[in-house]
Amino acid sequence: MTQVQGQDDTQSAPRPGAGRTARERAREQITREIKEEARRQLAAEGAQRLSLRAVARELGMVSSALYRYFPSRDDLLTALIIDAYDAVAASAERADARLPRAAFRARWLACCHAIRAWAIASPHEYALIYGSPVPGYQAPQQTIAPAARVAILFGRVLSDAWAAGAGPAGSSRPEHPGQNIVDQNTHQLLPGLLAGQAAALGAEIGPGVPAPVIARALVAWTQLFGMISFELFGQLVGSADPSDDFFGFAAAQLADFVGLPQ
Amino acid sequence: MTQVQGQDDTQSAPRPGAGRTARERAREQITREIKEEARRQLAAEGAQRLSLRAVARELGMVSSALYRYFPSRDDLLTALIIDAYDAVAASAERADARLPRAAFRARWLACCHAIRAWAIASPHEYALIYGSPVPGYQAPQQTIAPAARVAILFGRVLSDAWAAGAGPAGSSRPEHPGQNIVDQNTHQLLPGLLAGQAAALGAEIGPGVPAPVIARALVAWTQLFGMISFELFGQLVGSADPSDDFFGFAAAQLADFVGLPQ
DNA sequence: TGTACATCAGTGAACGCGCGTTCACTGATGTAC
DNA sequence: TGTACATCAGTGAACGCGCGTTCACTGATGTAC
Repeated sequence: MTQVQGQDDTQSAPRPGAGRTARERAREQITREIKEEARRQLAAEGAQRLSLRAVARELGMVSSALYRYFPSRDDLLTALIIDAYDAVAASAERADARLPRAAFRARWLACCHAIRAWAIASPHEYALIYGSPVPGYQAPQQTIAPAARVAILFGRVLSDAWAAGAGPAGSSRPEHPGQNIVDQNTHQLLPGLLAGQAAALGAEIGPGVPAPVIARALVAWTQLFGMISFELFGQLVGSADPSDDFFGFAAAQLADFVGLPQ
Repeated sequence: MTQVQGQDDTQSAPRPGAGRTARERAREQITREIKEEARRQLAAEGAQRLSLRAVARELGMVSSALYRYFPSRDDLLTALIIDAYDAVAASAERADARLPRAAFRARWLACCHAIRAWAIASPHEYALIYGSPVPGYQAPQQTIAPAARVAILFGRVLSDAWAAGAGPAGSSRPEHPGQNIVDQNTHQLLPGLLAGQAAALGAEIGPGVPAPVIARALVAWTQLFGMISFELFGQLVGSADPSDDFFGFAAAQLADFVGLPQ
């Protein structure tokens, strides 16, 4: 009948698929609860320690019951990975959306800081997606799209900047070749395969942005996560710790580097 | 008696502590074999899969026998971590030593490439020291010194460059403040705590190098390992893969960035 | 509107696995006199 | 140089643990007529 039953209508906002059966709603609810508990354990112990049995125990279920919801532990992990990618991306996107569209440098910096803040708040989720791979786990294709969201966001900022003419147009006198960042942005030769890779990537995520700038953005992208990983994984202890100022400094350098000067 | 026994004198180079007892030599030998087998399993399976029982099995011993050599699994891990730090550092130092002392930029680049090459050849060892921390494992203080060797090496290259006057002395006209790398090297203000951190670090590993350059080297350092991690952990698949040219490009940018122009 | 059947969530027991670590022991190696 | 004792490497059994996954089952929910 696909009817509306007069049960515990959760007083949340009107759900899209309203004409759902009680069973379907229960299933969604429990799937959500499983993921939440798994995320809790992930946050507390790390991915390697995440166990189906512990999740079931905590939910008051028997471990085999979870198999109604996730065919295996790896599938649960996959769901968490997707959620984590979505969470970082969402927090960066929120930070970006708060700023005026034309504040390119500020947007770039805000994204960097939002990502770092998320990582510090969720170190194990960060490690799950940007740390060493979980042994024996092979990331399926479903993770590709959410993983790309952050890259797409950075691409959009650059794209907006270039579309608005905020690129290096004004100041492109190559006086110190190979040394002046802004000059380099458009006049640089990219070695070997990188030229094609940057062009292809630019076409996807940064239309209108010159390939050398895309290449630099790629560098900046690895830099950003390298820095966050070093901070979270303890490599900065003894040198740049606490790391806030170091991070701010580096992020500013990166903004310069990709051609978004002050 | 601490005498020299007429046993199987391994025909290796004359050992330093020659007057050692047979037992002592056997102990060293077996300790070495345990570490080698453990390293083999680490390379094949990753740190999380490393098990004392498997190591013992492979060596034809009973698992409890390993406890004569390592008081626990964590101590074996610690030994492997130290070896890994020593291995990266040694390979970078070798690359550095092959070049003329005054070829500062080439030395810097050679170190970067040597580290990447080592990482690609030993991905699990790399992950052990630069990846997400092994859950439940707390790195002891013995690992600090070997971990610092790579940083010290980069510091030495910079220190040599500055001592030789290869720093930005020649070209320091701040025409495009905040944009020209070389000019920035000495004229940049470091934010907040970073100034002190960079100064302290410089005093340790880069005497004579201005603090802003040390700060930039710190950025470069995180960049280098960020890039390698991204490559090894599969984050570059679909964008800059294969990554050789990308790496070469980024390394060159980094050399510029720390004030070692062509 | 009421009944007969199909679907599906959750149970409880079990399989088979591998792990780190402890402990009392045997027998070989080293040491003191 | 020879003997008595101390040290230490390696054995084998055991403890106690937690895990992922399968399977036959019960009972509630949903559906077709």
